[in-house]
Order: sequence, then structure tokens, then C-alpha cells
Amino acid sequence: MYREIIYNKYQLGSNFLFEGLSEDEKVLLESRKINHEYKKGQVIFRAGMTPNGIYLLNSGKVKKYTIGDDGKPHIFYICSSGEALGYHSLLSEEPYPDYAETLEDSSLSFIPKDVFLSLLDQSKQLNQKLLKSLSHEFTVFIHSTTVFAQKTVRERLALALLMLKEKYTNKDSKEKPVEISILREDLANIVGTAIETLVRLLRDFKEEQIIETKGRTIRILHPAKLVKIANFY
Amino acid sequence: MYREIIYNKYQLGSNFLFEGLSEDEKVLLESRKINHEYKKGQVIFRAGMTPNGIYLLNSGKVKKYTIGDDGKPHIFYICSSGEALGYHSLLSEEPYPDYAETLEDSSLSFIPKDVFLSLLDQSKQLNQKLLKSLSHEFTVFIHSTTVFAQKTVRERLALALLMLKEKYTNKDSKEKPVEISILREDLANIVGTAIETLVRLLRDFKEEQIIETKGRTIRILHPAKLVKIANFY
DNA sequence: GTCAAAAATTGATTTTTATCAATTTTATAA
DNA sequence: TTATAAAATTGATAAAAATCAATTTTTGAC
Repeated sequence: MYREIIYNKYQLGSNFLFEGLSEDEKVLLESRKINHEYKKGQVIFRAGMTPNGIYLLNSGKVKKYTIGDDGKPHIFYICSSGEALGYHSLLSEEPYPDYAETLEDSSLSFIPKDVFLSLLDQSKQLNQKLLKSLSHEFTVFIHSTTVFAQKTVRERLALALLMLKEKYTNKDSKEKPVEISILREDLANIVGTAIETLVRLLRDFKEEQIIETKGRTIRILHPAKLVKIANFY
Repeated sequence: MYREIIYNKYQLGSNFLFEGLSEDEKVLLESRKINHEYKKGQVIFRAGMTPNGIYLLNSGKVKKYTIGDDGKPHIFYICSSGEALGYHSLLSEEPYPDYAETLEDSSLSFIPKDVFLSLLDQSKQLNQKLLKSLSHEFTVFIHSTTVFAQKTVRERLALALLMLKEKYTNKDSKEKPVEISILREDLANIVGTAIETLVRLLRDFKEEQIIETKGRTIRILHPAKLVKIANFY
């Protein structure tokens, strides 16, 4: 089933990081975490900044991107609710290598560095979950580089739509076709192509009855065809 | 200085993983690790296999690659001496997602799973080093996807040559220009291009006096020009 | 609801890169 | 050393994708 494979190859897996904490640890976490609402388009952190904590995405969506040597953004990941952000830099003791910016109004919790590190020190569970999650990311990233190194833009767009379909799936209304509301520019920066090329390919997909669009919203009608186009298994 | 940046963005950083071990732990490691010599072109592990230990590369070079949906290899990393291999899968408890194969005659040590996991359990140092190393890899991989998503083949080749220059640097004879002996096919699979395109670009670089070739050996004459071509900072 | 700014779309063209088909060179094992 | 298979190179062409230049549509603030 393609959905599992997409999940395995596109999900970094930082969900449920704090699930195995003891009651005491949970109390500490709850007492020290700071909730904050972000409007669409707000930057959470920037490349070059020194991290002083990590973030949990309670609701909403966040794009993670780098800015290439020529100034163009490359969106390498979309976070959806439940995922953690910014733990890499805290652990590697390096400045953020990337930007995090909300794609829609979002709610995040900030966990200060000292809290996170002391939880990490106390909790073997958290430690193991982090090691496991970080190790799994290796699979995600080598898949991603292989896709960019070998697949055509059309194939990459098909994969990007399948990935976004999972990210935009509404757990409540599973029957309806998934609707993805995203700027063409952002989608182009996920796929790694020019906006014009992206638009033409979307038109092709529309003509092939694979998607429907309404304004900037894309509705996925036929994921199986995308799997085929992407030549994905 | 470009060499530091190359190092930071192209080195996974699993060197010296076992440096902080206690004497007892070192004794355990030494008593249980198994040394093995590999001939050039031997496969160390394959995608889909279940790991039962990790490897340390004592000398030689190893290419790590995936095989894309169309059957073509994508070389995403070159290991040089001192680096560890295969720890991701052991920690993520997933089958290997990639292949490891020697590029030249190489000497490796195998550390059985039980030894590695018990050392990990005992040694806070090892644990921290792993977390740090795995987190740093995030920087390496997002840089890599950005390069593939945004840079031309010519730019990617320039970067690949700079990366290989570091990997092939002989610490003993630092003055001489670095010589890289690599199949055109492997280099094409690092850069993500067709062999013919690669060859034509190498010819351009020769004409521009940036490199020299003799048989399949590439000698880097002018790294600064490669930095410029790659538009890299 | 209106309207200006932003975003999306389309067409024409150029550039980049892959593919196909030889031919030449190099490496390697007997 | 030599034969031979593998690898590298070159040329011609096709395909993929980017760029440039409008024009149309959509969005979001008022």
C-alpha cells in the first residue's frame, strides 16, 4: 500500500517524542512549556540563529526550508501537527541550518533548552526515541536525494502531491478527497522547479483527471495514477 | 575558507564515535570486534538486509548508495577511513535502506549488535556523540537536497570534486595536488547525471585548467575555481 | 463589495541535459 | 605482454526544463 511507503519515506518521525515520560517529567514539561499562536507566514526561526529550545507543533502547518546560494528557497519538509521542530540544532550544538515558517495559522509550544536537556538526561525513553527518530531520518533523506538526483520534474510533482495528500489529510473526514491549499511558488520550491513548469504540469494532471483545482486549492482525485506516474514503489 | 564549509556540509561526522569510552569498555570493544579485509568492489551490506552490527572503516573507501525506482544507483555518500557505517539501521530498527560497497581494497571492523547496544547502554559519552552526530547529519542532508533541487549539473560536479578532494586527501603528502581515482560511472552517480554529460563537463574543466586527468585519475589543480563555478559559500 | 497587489497562467523561445550510436582508450587477467 | 572486455570519449539529435514576456485570475485589506 503506497500510503505506508509514503509515510515511511516522507515522515521524519518526531511525533510522540514525549510520550514515554514519567508523571513527574510530564509535570515539569507542562509547567515550563510556553504556548504561542503564530499567524500564517510567520517565521519561527531562521538559519544562523542559535537555538535556545525546541518547538512542538500543536496545530497548523510549518514549512522548513533552506535558502540556496542563489537566494532561492528550497522547501525540504512540511511539518504537520504533532511534530517537533528545531531539535537537531540543539543536539548538534550548531546554529539552525534552516528556516521554519508557518504555512497557515498555527499553534506551537516552546520547550526551553534547559528543560529539554534535563528531560533528555533523565529519561532513557526520550533518549531512545530521539536516537530512533534521528536514525530513521536517514532513510527519509537518502530517499529524498535519490528522488532529486534521478526523477523528472513530472515524477517529483506526483510524489510531492502524494506527500502533501498525507500531510493535508483531515483525520475527521476521511472519505472526501484531500484538499491541498498551497501557493504555486511553495509547491515549485518543494518540487525543485520553475513556477511556470509546475503550472503546466498541474494543467496536464487536470487534463488527465488526476486532480482538480479551485483557486490555489488542489484536490487529489486519483492518487493511484500519481503513484504510477511517479514510478514509485 | 571553503574547506571548512565542505567539511561541515559533506561529512556525516561518525568519526571518533568510540573515543570517549572507559578502559573497560574499550577492552570489551577490542575483544569482540572482528576485523575483515574487503577487496575493491565488495558489497558490505545491501538494502533490505537486517543489520546485526555496525562497521568501522579502518582504511580504504566505501560508497553508500541507493538504487532508484528505475534501477539506477545514486551514490549519496563516500566514507573514508575512520567513519562508521550501518549504525542508522541498527538504531532505527529498520532494514538497511542502502548499499555499502568498497571503492578500493579496504579494512573494516565489525562490531556485533549486542556489543554496540550494550556499549550504548553503558556509555553516556557514546550516547551523546551519537545524538550529536545524527543531528549534524540533518545539516548535511538538507544541504544535499538543496544542491540537487537548485544547482545545475556543472555546479554539482564542481561541488562533487571539492568533496572528493577532501575525501581523497592524503594527510602525509599535503603539498601535492589531490588525485582522485574514480569510475566515470560512479562520479556520474554522485553528481546525478548521465556519463556522457559528465565526461563533457570534465573536458570543459580540463580546458579551463581546473583539473588534469590521466586514465581515470582526476587531479585537482585549482579548487578555488571550482568554488567559484559551484557558486558555493 | 471594491480594488490594488499578488499570484497564476499561457505562449514563445532558449538553454540544459539525456539519449542513441559509434569509436577510441584503458585496465586486467591469462 | 597481449588479448579482450570494460570504460571512456565524441558527435548528432531529441527531450526536458528554464527563462522571458505578457495577460488573466485570485486574494485579502479596506
